[in-house]
Amino acid sequence: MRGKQEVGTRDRIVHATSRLMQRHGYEGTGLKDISREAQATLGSVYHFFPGGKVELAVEAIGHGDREFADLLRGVLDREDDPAAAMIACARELAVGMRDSGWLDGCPVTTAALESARRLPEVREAAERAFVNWHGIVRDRLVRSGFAADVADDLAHTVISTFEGAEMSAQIMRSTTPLDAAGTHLARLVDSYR
Amino acid sequence: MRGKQEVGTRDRIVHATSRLMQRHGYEGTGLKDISREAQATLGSVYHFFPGGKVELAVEAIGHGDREFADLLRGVLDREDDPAAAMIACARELAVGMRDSGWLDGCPVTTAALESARRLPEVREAAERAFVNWHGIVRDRLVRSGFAADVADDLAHTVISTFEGAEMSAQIMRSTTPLDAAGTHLARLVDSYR
DNA sequence: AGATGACTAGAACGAACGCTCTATCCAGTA
DNA sequence: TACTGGATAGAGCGTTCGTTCTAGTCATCT
Repeated sequence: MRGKQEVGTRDRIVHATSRLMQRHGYEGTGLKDISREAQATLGSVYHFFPGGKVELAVEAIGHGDREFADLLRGVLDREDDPAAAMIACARELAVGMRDSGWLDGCPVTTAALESARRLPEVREAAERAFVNWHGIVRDRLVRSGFAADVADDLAHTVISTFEGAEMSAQIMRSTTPLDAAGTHLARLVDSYR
Repeated sequence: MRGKQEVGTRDRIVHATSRLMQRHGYEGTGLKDISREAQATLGSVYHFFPGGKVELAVEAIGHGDREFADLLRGVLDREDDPAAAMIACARELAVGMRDSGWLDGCPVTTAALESARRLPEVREAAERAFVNWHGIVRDRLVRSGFAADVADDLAHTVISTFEGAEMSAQIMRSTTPLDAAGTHLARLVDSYR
């Protein structure tokens, strides 16, 4: 099975859930919206995800985690200078944000924030994503010669600032916060050399 | 009217809406939750807010706007040195976050992110909040002698970083991101002097 | 005393929610 | 050909949603 269709039903469901929850959050995304968007029936959704909406959300956040991690790794590996990498990363985020009509922000936070209290599994999935991203940035800085503790702290601020700037950009419908974030993170990183 | 009760019904409703939407988002907050939390009946809610849930959300975001603006102004005015003010601000946010059991993040973003697309009025209210906060930080920096354009850019990153760090702290249940944000924003601000 | 208007109270509406259920389809195997 | 089990299909469950509506309370003013 599988293989007959270009993308399997299960993958289509996860992808649709991720995209919808990125835009409308956990509570704002209905299972019928998901099945429609994924071109699958409700029966299929519950066949693949017997845990229902919560299991679906955890899976979708994992998908968003991998998505952003790939973008992050791609940019960080492409640039030789870590400071230049900050600017390149901000620019990449700005382009994606503008091209989506200010719709697609962080694929994790929107769903995670509102359910952090009520659904521990969702919060934990989001935490895994943040830890993953932090590790990617930290390792990149260490590889560039930064001391371990400096790199660890810096990586926290890099992730925080990109997350916050993406949020600001989305709400203000402007790339200015992301542009500023790139410039300032580059300057900050450079100040430790 | 008013005055007989310590806090008027209308204010109790706005306050309850703000707190609930801060924790559960727009879609995750029901009008019955609000009326229960505010100790008011559904009739009272619609009496004061005939526009229903959307009008209520706009009002609640305005409330959160003023709340965070007060905190921001308070800390920035208390500290003489703008770099020290960054650290103090991060510390204040960290204390509030930890004391609420990692429940109370930014009073604006959770509700705004998920409804940015579907409810333009809600997004616009959130945008007003971001513009307001940005202006407070920028003016403070200008008063400390920073050039206007430098202060404007810096203020964007200050708001973005605090927002992102608060989000990270909430999801990771740790003040580490906020501590790092304070340290690095102080260093960044100092680097322009 | 009677009228007024701000405010409270909660029953009830249709729509949408997450989820369950049974029925059906269909490739692979014996 | 008959059987099996993964996958699809969608009607329908009970509940909750935002909202509307009518009735009632209670100071205040004429």
